[in-house]
Amino acid sequence: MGSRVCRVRPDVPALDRTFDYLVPEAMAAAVTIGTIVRVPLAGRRVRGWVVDDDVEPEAAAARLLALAKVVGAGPPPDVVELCEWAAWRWAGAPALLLRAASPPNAVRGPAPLALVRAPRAPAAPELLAWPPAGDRRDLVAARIAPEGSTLVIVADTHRLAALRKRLERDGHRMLELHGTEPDAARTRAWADARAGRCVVVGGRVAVWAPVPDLAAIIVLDEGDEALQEERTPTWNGRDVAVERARRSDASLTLVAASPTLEAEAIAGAPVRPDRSVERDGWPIVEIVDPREEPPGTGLLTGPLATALHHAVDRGGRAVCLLNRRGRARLLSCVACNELARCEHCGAFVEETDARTLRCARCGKERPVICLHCHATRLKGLRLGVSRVRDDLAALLPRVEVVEVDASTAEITGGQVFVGTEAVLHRLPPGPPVMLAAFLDFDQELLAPRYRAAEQAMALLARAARRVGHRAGGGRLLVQTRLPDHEVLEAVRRADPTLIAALERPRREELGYPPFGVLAEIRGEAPAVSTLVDGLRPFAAVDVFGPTSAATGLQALLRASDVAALCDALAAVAPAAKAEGRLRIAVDPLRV
DNA sequence: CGGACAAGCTGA
DNA sequence: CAGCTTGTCCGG
Repeated sequence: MGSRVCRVRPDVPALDRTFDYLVPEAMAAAVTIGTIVRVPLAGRRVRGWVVDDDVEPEAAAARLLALAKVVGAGPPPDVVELCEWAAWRWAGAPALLLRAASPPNAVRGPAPLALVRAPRAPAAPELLAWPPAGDRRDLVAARIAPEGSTLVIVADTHRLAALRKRLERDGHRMLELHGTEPDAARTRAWADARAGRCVVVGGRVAVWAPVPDLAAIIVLDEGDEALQEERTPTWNGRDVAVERARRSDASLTLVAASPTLEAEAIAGAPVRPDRSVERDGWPIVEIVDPREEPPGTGLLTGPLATALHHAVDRGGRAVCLLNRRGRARLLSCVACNELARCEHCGAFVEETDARTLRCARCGKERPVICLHCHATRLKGLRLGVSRVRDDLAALLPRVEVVEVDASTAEITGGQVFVGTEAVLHRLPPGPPVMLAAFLDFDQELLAPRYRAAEQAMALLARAARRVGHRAGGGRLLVQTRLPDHEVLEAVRRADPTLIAALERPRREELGYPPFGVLAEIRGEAPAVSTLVDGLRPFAAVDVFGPTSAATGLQALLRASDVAALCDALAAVAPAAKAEGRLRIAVDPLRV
C-alpha cells in the first residue's frame, strides 16, 4: 500500500505552482482539501494550502518530503476551487485569493459535520433597482434562505446595525465577516461560519465565507467600487458571488439603486418597486448652475450658503463633497492668465502648500511662479478641499466647518463637513445629515473614464442613502454647468433605468463591458512589451498601446469575452512577469 | 519569494 | 585568488 500524498499550494504568490508532499500518519485525520499547512520548501518552511488529496505524485517518490505541520482549517473544497477560478478570471496568483478566503489566525478544532442539502431547483438570478434611501431590511429578510446559509454582501459595512437587528429578530444566527475587522473577530466569525445554518453579512470578503450549506447570496449595491479589491488580483465581490451561486445552485439577488449593465447582463432587466416607494427613496435634488451666479463666486454659491444655513439652523448637519484633495489642482497666472504647467512634462501642476507647485504626473516641484511671465501670483481655478474649508469657514462665521480626509484621525463635533467622498462614511453618530452638496459635479460627469456616468450616479446614490428619504427632509444640492445631464435627470425623476439606456449603446459600440472585457496592464517596459508581443497571436484580444506611463509602460486590453482574455493572459503572463514588475488589472473600474 | 550557487569585478 | 556583488535557477 502506497503512502498518502497531497498537493500543496505554497503561500508564495510569486511562486505560481503546487508541490506534492507526504501526509504523515499523525496528521492524516486533520488534512483535507483546504487545510492550511506548513511545508518544507527549498530549505525553509512556508505556509500553504492543501489543494488536492490522494494524488499521484508528479515528482519521483524519493524526492517527496512530508508536511511539517497542520496550521489549521482553511477554505472548504468548493471555495478552494472558486479561488482557482478567480485566479484565472482576474489573472492573479491563486495564493492571494486563498488568503482572502482564509481566516487570519489559525482555526483549530474538528471539521464541522457534513450537511447534506436537498438539491435545489436552480432559480434565475434576480436584479432589483431599489432606491437609495429605501428601507432594505424587508427586502433582505424576505430573501434569507429558509434552510442552509445565506451570504449578504454589502459595499458599505459601516451601518449594518439595523439590518443585523432585524435579521436576529427573525431568529437567524448572524455572523459579521469584514476585511476591516480585527484579526481575532474575523477569525471567530470565519470559524463560526463553518457550522452553516447562518446568515453571514459583510463586505466583499464575506463572499468567501466557509459555509457548507450555501443556499442564497444577496449582493447589496452590486455596482459599488468597494466590492472590488483594489490590489491585484482585482477580484470583484459581485462577480465571485455570481459564480459561487451558480456553482452551488444557490439563489442570487443583486440590488442597486442604479443597476449596472453588468448586472443586467447577468440577471436581465431590473425589477423596480412600486412607483411611490421609488419616488420617496430618492431625495429632493436642487441643481445650482454656477453660470447663473455672479461672476467670481467660485464654488461657494448663494444657494449653497442658503442650503447650508437651512440645514444647520434646523439642528442638522451638512456635508460638502469635492473629490479634489489639497489646495488647488489647476492654477492660472493672475497677470497673464496662462495655465500653470510643469516645465518638465507639460502636465498641470497643483498647489501643495502656499509656496510650492507640484506636477501631478511626474512629481517635479517648483516655487509658485508663472513660467510664461514670471509673475509670482497664481489663482486657483480648481480649488481643493483644504482651500474650500477655509473659504467656507469664512462664509459661515458661526458654523463649525470641519475638513475630513483620509488622514483625519477622529471627527469630534462639527456641523458642516468638507471632504472627498469618504466623508459620507466617516461622520460619527450625531444629528441627522440633512444636506449633501456636490460642489463641482461637472468633474464627475465629465471624468475621462468610460464609467463616468455610472460612477456619478453611484456617487449621488451613496449621498442619497446618507441623507435619507424625501419625506424625512433629505436633500441633495448639485452644482453643475450641465443641469440637463441624463444622470441628473435620472435622479430628478427617480428613474435609474435612464442611465442604463444612455450607456448601453455607447458600451456596445466600443465593445466595453458588459459587451466585452477590459484589462489594464502597467509595469516595467520589458515586462509590458513581452506581454503585448505574446498576445499578438491571440486574435480575440485587442491591444491598445503600450504607451509610456509614470514608471515604465501601460497598455489596455480588450476582448469580446472573458474566457478569451483570461486564457490568453494565463498563457502569456508568466513569461512576462519574469521580465519585471507587472500589474494586470482585469475589469478596471477607472479607465 | 528567497536561498544556493555560479559567474563577473576589484584589489593587492 | 579571496571577497564581494549580481544574476539565474529552482523548490516536491
